[in-house]
Amino acid sequence: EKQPCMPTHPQKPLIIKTGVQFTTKVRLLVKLPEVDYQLKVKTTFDKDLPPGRVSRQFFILTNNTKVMDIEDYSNGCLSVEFRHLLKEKKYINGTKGNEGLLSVTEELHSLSFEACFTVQGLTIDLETCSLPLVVISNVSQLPGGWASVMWYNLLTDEPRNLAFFGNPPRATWSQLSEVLSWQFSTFAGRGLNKEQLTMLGEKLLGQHASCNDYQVSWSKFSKENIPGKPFSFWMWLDSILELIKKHLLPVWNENYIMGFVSKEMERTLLKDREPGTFLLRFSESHLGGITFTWVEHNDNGEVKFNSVEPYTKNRLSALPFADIIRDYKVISDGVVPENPLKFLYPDIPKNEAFGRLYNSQPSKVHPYIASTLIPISELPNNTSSASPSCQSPEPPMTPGEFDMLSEQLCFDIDNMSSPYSE
Amino acid sequence: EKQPCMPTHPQKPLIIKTGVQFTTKVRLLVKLPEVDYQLKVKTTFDKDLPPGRVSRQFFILTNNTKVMDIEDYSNGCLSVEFRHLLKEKKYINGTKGNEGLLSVTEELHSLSFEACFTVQGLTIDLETCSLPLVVISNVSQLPGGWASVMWYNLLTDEPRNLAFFGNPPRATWSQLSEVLSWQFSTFAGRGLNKEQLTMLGEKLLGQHASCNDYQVSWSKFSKENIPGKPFSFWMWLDSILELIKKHLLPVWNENYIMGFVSKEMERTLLKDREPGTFLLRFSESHLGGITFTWVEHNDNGEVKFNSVEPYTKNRLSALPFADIIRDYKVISDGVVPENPLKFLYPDIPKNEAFGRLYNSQPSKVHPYIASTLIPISELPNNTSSASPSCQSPEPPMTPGEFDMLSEQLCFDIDNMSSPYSE
DNA sequence: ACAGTTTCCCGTAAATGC
DNA sequence: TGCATTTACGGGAAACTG
Repeated sequence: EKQPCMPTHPQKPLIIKTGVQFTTKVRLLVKLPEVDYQLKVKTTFDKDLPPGRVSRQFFILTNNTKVMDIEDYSNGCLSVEFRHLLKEKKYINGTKGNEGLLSVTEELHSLSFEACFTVQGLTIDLETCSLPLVVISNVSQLPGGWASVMWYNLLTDEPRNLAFFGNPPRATWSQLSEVLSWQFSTFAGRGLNKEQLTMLGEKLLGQHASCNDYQVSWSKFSKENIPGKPFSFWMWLDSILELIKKHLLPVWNENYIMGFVSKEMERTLLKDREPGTFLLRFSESHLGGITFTWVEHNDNGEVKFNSVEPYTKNRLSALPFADIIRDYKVISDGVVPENPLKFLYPDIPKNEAFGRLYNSQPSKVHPYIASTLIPISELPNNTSSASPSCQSPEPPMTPGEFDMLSEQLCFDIDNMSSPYSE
Repeated sequence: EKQPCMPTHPQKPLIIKTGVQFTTKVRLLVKLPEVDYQLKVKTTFDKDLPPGRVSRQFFILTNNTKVMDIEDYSNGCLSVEFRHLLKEKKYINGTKGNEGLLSVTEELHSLSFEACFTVQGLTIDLETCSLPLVVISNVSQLPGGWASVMWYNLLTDEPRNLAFFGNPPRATWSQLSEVLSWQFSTFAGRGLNKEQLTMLGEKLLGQHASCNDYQVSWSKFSKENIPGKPFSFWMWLDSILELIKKHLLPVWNENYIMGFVSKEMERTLLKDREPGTFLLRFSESHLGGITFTWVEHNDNGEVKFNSVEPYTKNRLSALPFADIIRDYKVISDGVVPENPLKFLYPDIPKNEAFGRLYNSQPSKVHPYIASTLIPISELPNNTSSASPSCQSPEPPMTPGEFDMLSEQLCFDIDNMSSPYSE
């Protein structure tokens, strides 16, 4: 009869961070025959939780009781919106319930909402309850928490199976790939195409990916590390999603980022192309990195591939990616630097593709010469930059006369002591 | 008899930020003849404050009572260390005490510590109290708060004149310049020399600076804006101090930053120097910026000065300043770019001065070509970069097939509603 | 020693108050 | 409306805790 709406991280519902406010809304879907008194709703966190089920316990710090109100003029429903704050209970006497088996982001919780009223002598109890929730304490746990929310909602219709991750079911690749693409379309505005999903499938499953019924375990999806890498499949994929959201949105939405291509496929695609043809690919070795690979011909006519060191969020926040592509230069032993990027695969002239996305630069702070950063790769051929021998330089300026003044001052801020006692 | 030490921001004592823990320490300086019971100390914020004196009221959220302990084995003093947290009282019924006259960073507060014990039938009350404190709610108020702490402690020896900023005294330039230099030596490791202080004095006082007895008002120092600028003298100076602390420490400590030089002086110094001689100067027009100015000769032999657009913390966190100096290039109309910086004023070869401070770059992530950002200025001569007409590019890649999938999914995370009702 | 987890708190952005 | 001040909270790092 009542319908709860769920808490919200920016775009990530069903995940609650302790100490950060979240809102919930409860609506009464039946119309009550004139209730002339106030209908109170009470929120409880983890009501009726079987003891020992979870290792952490939480409570609602803010008001947990509120009176329902008429929602709006059109439907006349009663509803109430809470603004809650969650805090962890300090484990009284050392014992955390359920030890160790599950990670915090696999531990499921719930919010309950209750109301009670009497009508014509009849007492009616209303109660409803949220979908399973994940409680985190730091945004660094958000990717893990979101993986849990996705897995749960993908694989069960049960409204409240809090033991789900005690023995989580597998997902077929067909189910999972759909959700992954949906992540990209929801959070980055464009989903994944067949080729991109195939690459992801092979990465996760090896050659079985061709078979859509092949199953992926929860562990493989988000818990165990990719062989040889210090992160799991989902951590890797989510880091890319974050990179797109913050730094690559227009380029991604124009479909200029092939992104998920194996290195073999990359070479196959580029090898017969015009020299200077490049494509954009996400790093598989580091979290949240993007690189470009271009093809060129050696002096002896051989095909050669180059990739830059992947750009990560730090670099991209100093310089937008489109500008990097525009300005990238390779300098080889003192020769006039050259931008090797000419055509976006398959054959779009670079400026035709990215022209609209460049940032107009010259800032014109008047007395000054405008300056910008440009990305550059220096190819080693000879040692052109003679590194100077490290003679200790003499300080050229007049020596400061005030360096040692602090003792003369009447207060001693450095030591935090007050000046008038001792 | 007891001596309180004061709360502490990173290096900034006497400033407390609400919601952030601070520590205080109280020591008993007399040795008590065998006190065999526990000596309790109680902390009170703004004890005995004349009502209406301050506009905001605060209270200590954490434990305010603690038992003294023997400090260490050498001196046997009793002492106690508190870890406090301050919170603002919500003004009951709208009335804030003292309205508007003072800004929050001019409002002075205090912490009191009390203890009481009986010895040989004699009851003794001990009480001590901190120097005036400034309470802020955000680090953005730290510079203003620190200005107050400096001004107070520079100009009065009174231990507790909380009305100080009702009518703050002036400082002589001789006093003030000493404190300013001391700020730099304390927080950046090197103070200010005579030339730098002269420039600051002229900036603050005009030509009166030559007279050390000339007085500076509190308002001029930190409240009113520099004519034509949207910030006060101290805000400007503090922004530079922060810039040094975070991005220029080694360069500053090597005394390579002249920093505070008027543009006239700059030209006087550089005009007779070797072309390519440069000096480093802080921006006077923007907060927290540093620029370099170099001298060169025109084709017709005229002396010419150039300055880059000042680097601020954002740029400097993408690229360390020493590397900027090493790599800076001017590109003029397609010609091979050139680094115009040759000698640090007066005549130190650039690499001799900065060689040790360069960051060794090549990162060697193996399959990739290393890449770095370099700072570049493009001088307009002709229009060399033909901006492409913005034809809307055709998307070249296979169109995504999954873009519109989200409706088919069984849960609707985007709307935050639960999937199983409605 | 260490990994998983939480706490701490700066610094930016948004909200609030005046 | 604009300015002063506070709140909110992401994100990096330190502290905690088994």
